[in-house]
Amino acid sequence: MKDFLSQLNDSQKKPTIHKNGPIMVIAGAGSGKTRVLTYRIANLIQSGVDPFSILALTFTNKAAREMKTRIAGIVGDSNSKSIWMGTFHSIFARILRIESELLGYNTNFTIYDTQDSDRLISSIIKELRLDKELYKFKNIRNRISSLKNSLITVKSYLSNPELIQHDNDSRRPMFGKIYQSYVDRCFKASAMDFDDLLLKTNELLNRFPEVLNKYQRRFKYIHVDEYQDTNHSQYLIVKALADKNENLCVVGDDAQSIYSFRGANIENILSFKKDYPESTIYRLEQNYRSTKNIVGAANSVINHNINKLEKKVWTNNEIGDKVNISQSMTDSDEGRYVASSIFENKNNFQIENDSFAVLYRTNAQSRSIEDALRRKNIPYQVFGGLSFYQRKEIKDILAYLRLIVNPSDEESFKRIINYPSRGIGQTTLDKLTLYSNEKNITLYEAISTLNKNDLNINSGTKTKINNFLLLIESLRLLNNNSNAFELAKELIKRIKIIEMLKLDQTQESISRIENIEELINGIKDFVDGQKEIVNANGTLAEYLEDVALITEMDKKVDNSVKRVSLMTIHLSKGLEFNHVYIVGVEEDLFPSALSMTDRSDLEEERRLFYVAITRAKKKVTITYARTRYRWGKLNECEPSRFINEIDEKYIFKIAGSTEFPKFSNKSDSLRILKPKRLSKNKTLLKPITRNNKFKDLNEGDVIIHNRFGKGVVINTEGSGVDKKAEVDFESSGTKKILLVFAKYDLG
DNA sequence: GCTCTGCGGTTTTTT
DNA sequence: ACCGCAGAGC
Repeated sequence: MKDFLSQLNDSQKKPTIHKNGPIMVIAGAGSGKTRVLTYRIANLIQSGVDPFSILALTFTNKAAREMKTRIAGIVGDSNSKSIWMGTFHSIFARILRIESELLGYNTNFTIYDTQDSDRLISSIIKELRLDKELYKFKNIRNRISSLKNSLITVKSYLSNPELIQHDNDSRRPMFGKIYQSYVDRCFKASAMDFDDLLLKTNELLNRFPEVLNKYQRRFKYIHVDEYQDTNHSQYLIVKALADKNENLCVVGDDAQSIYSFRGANIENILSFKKDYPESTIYRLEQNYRSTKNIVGAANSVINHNINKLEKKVWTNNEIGDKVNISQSMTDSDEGRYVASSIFENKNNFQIENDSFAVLYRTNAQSRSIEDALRRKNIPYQVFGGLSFYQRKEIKDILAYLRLIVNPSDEESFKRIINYPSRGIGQTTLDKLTLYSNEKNITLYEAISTLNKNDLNINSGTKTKINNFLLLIESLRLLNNNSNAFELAKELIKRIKIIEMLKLDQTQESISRIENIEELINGIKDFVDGQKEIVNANGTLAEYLEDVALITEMDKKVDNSVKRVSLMTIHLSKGLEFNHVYIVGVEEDLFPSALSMTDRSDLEEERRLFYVAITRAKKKVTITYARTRYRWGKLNECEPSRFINEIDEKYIFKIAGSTEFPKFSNKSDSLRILKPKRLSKNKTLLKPITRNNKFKDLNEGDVIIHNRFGKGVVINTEGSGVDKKAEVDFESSGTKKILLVFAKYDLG
């Protein structure tokens, strides 16, 4: 397969064969940047570059895997496997484990996830007896995270009067103390949070010139995908590593920068030329993914941004369908509209489920869509939200596994010292914490030396603690000669967790048992998979590393059935689907209410909308609802300003419609009409106003409400479409419902 | 030390 | 509307 270059257009070919020196590829949506990256790397290997000297940083592990597979098709499996390709976090975690001693860490350091960090910060706030109203752990965590991503350590914080002033002004003078304590405790626990994986890599490369030199020599060719979403910390790592050879290739699209909230700095892409004056800039502007209507609609939206690099994305593809815009009365109507539309399309045009994606701004929106798809028996797959690995029972098991590998891991220790319940309560834990802080030892060391010290813990409790210690110690011993699967199975057996959960026969505990079984199966899969990798043994440590840095897009999907994909727009970045539904396109939701006061925040929301539109190959449908449940309350909504920003000529108009939505932002042409029929098809779409012929209710009637269950009508007011009923629901109390909207049956 | 209840945060996005 | 947590009471 030598002629792969012939599959590229001229502008793709140039960066692909540009071998030495820094280059930046500005790649419009759907312009084939993955193709350029893969062919470029394949080309390097074919020209004799050692695959071990190629580093490629991607945004998800899935992207890395797919690229590796494609490269393998050209230069063979073993070449492809030798490339250092993965996310920033996973590649540098790997390097940090190798070099951990230099930084004073154990090679088995734990990676704290956000929840671990939150819990640790909460306990520090509590131990310092600070007002938790003033010191909200989430605020503190975000501030620590952004400081770390700017490479501001505790020491540099404490010597920076401006930063300290900022916290004094926010009435949090003790922030520095918390930051200090957080960092100390993480270190003591031999734990790194996500930001540490980047911060400590920087520290490693800065403090140890010989280490920097080693990796500079190793990584002769460096690639960064989605460069627009790198933060300062990542930027500095790349800069340091590329400094020697300057064989750096970054690929990105400023119009798709959507991660500034986690420190991504669009300046990295805008100032590339300044950092590398010798660099060549290439542009990929031909879109191969989408129809003319979609590309045109997307361009017209992004043109409303002021801060952007000039580029002209165009396509030779067919004109295609116009963007369809649909109004619904409620969020559940919106769900039904989407489900019906998918259903019609599937049946009328024999389209597979996996050609459809439903994209939304927030995870909470998936629910109404899921309900509607389930009612129509359309298989779907939700990405993101509360992930499998964040579920309590899974985190508990993982806490055991983490403690076995790293007994210093404080957060894991606290999670499981009394789970399953073994009679070691808060009082004992408080004593242990106090003692371990005094002696500057870990909690695990504290219980290991329990018998030699007087801790004012009664002998009964001491026995229980010793039993726990024995359990962990024996599993640690077992871990020396077992793989992750064998160990996890033995753990489940010894802590009798399944037996305990079986005791209460609730749906919840049944599903917990199933989840634990799924976890064990997953570990088995992992161990089997590791057998095929050189230098891997399927150990527990390997498994934990994998699990800690798993991304939402990496989770296994059930491929036995093709499914509609549901995900946030953020997660959809880099993906493509024939048919894309963008739902909840309403003011305050998209753009988010929190983004409206700041021009740059609003522009990021607009880029997000641009990303959403450009995921589609054939057809985009945008929906919004006039009312929506948020925080359990019914809210009135207005269509998003972004809808008005799409050039009229790309939007689908339906003749004869009489109902117009009201636009508060006074658009000069009301062009968004209520679609009633699907073009020439006789198929009537789901009625937009549901329940026109609602069942009339009167005092004393018993109803079964879709959302609230069984209830009795106490009284009614109004008439016709304005008629409301006050209903006393058995499970949720008294509520007033508008009959036109309410969904219920007479009970 | 355990269990129940009421309260507060959640819903902007994620490694 | 729902979850997790802290505090009160046992």
